Amino acid sequence: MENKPKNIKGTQLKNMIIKRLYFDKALSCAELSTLFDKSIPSITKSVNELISEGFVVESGYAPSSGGRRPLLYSIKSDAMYILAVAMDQISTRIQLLDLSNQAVADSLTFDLRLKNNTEALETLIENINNYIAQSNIPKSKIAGIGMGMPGFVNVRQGINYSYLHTIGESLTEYISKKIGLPVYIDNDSSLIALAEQKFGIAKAQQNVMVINLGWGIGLGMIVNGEIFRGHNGFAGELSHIPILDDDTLCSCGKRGCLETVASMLVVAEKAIEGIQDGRSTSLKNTDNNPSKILGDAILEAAGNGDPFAIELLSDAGFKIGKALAILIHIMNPETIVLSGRGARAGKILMAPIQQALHQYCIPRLAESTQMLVSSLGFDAELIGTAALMMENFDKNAKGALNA
Amino acid sequence: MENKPKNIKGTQLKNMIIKRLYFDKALSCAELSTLFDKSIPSITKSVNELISEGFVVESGYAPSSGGRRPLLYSIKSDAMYILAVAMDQISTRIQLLDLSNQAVADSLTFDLRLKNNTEALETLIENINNYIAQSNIPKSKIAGIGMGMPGFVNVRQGINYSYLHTIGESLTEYISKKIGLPVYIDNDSSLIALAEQKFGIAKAQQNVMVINLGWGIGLGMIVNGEIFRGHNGFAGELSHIPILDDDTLCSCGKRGCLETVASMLVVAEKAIEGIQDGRSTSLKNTDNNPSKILGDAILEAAGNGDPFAIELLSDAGFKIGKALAILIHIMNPETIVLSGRGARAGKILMAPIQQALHQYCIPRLAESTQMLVSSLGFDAELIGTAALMMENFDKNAKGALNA
DNA sequence: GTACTTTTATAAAAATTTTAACAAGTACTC
DNA sequence: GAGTACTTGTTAAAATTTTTATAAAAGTAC
Repeated sequence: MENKPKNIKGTQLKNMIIKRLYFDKALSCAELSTLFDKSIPSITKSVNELISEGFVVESGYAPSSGGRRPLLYSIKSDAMYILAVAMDQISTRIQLLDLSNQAVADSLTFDLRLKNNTEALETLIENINNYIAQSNIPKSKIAGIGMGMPGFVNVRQGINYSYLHTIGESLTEYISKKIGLPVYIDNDSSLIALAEQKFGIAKAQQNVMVINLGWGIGLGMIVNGEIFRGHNGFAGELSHIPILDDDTLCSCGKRGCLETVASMLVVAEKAIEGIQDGRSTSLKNTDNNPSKILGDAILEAAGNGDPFAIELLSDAGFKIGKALAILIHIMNPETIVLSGRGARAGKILMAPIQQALHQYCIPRLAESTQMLVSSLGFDAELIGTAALMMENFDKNAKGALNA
Repeated sequence: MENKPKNIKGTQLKNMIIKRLYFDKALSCAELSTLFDKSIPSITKSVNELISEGFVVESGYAPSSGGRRPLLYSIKSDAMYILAVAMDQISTRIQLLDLSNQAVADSLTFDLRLKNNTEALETLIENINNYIAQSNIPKSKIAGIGMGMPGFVNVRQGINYSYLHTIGESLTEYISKKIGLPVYIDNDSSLIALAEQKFGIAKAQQNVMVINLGWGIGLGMIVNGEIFRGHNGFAGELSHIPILDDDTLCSCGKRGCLETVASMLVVAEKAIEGIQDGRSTSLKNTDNNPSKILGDAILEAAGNGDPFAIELLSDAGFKIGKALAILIHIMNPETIVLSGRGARAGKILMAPIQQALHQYCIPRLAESTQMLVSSLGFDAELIGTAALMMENFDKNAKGALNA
């Protein structure tokens, strides 16, 4: 264990290269040179060091653009690993990913209710520690833990104001101590947006709005190529903008919120009413807990052409579309992506959303924004947490493995 | 005239220092060092060169923070000048400013209708050239021209899609050739926002929404400390978001737009109706051209306590407040500023706006954003254009004077 | 097929930047 | 009130980076 505190800039550059190669697959020295505004010799030196350290490998030649073909370099997928933790209100999923975002161990899903659960944090830590122990990956090869969770998350301070409270130190510090790895947290919708912008359907785009169709309606915002969180981290509260003349009371205490008509929970409740009213549908109200089972059932029924299920989703979609019209006017995004666990309803929602955009959007603006459905789907949050971890890789030298 | 193409990095740093001192008044070498992530000797060298070149002066000592007092450096106000051009639909204002944003020549205001006016561009250029000639400032001491204008402006390409069309080259290139100075353009509302964030009531804040109360309702957005324009430059179209159940047709072709109830033009029209209906008011409909005269008259009458005028503004204010509630949910800004020529109605508008925020905003979000009225007022756009010019000062070496 | 242009890669030279050491000024503590 | 700790500013040496030059590789034009 040599201790070389010198050459901080050099390792800084090397970490930046690792980060970049994680996101960009394969790059040449010339591309890295222009990207970081460093001379080619500097880049060459760092890349060669990274190769001898086992982080980077040559990956063939790129086609020539009229001159000598550039030699490409890629990250070595198994150079290190990332522990991705994706939480929602009800359950939590853990998975070890390599630097190609490929799973290197089976995922672990376990029930973890965040609301009014003082033991949630300890359960989480225990599960993570067990998961790491059971995997065949030594802890020293894990670069860190990325976690996505609902609620109001202060990313810089590493605190979740809504859940998993700690005293005396931040949530990330606490978990980091108990597990012995660096920890980064962010809001689930923001991470889904990050996943779509880094590895999904909106890759490399600078201004992207990602709708997280879950039990509620989340919004993750990519602004100028980065996750946007607003002044206090409250940005993207799309589900509570006033959008209806309706007087239905929302859980937030206001009336007319989007959430009162367009969330999966509300759709499920309406489905139960319809079933009780004898509507013709393949849906059945079998469970006492309406939302959980019925949500998936509605998506499936709609996919199979059930008219009642389609009607329910269309109503919700039109209201979402009205909200998106507002979002387009304010943000003028390049792309809006429908993502999250409800993304498989995307195709069905698309028609009423487009209809609403026609009605509520200035044509020139509607044309400037493309509507897309995620291809990442359920994996978006996991990949987003990994991306979060790597986003911070060049921030602190701790993030890098002690090579 | 020495021609030294070498040491590009050095002049780059010097331009960055000039820019920073323009925005920040007075800084020490230590502050500049941490700001630019350069060593103190590097900064000292550049600053000393700038002093001998006449751009920077020493400006006393700052109070000690527990050690030796730092020597402060400021920009020399008369080292160079900026030509600020502020346009609206009807008239254009020109003024030469020094590096303290102080006028160094009387302003020139002249009628210049942008709509359907093929001669507008030539008139503009002629007026600018005459203005420079009549001033006592040699052209070589003018660093460049900053222009704010209504319409959809593509800042990077230097084009206004709405007005002042050119063929074969960009608007900025054309004007630049005809006048012989670098030219930068941007949307008027964006520049007002920039002025508020650099020199106004929202100084140094990272996330600021600035409402440009003019004949319409503009929105200038500061996101992560920079002007935000969206994917195609259409961001901030607040005046056409669907907000009303009302079926009044808007000029944009849609129904329910904010602009149909809250713009100064609509308020003026409603005033005329009221006068004709015999409403008790000090307002008089004396002119055939309703908007221009009446707008100012309403602001003044409301200021003097005229109940009818106050009622008109309150109605508009409440609707604006509803739109701001939506804006707060999406952007979570630190501050919203009421600015532009209608800013003097700010105090009157504030009450109904706050009322709407109470009704439509999640309390925690409403509390996170402060509502302020501009102190820059009518000068905001002029100062914003100067700031635009200096924002670009370090971008290209051309911007810097050939010292 | 040869010459020319374009692009990448490497090595030595030049330039710049940072580090380190020291001097000077100020506030806080005892 | 003296000592200590902390901050700024200057100079010279050390380290790093970039520039320049050169070679190699690949496409394009004649």
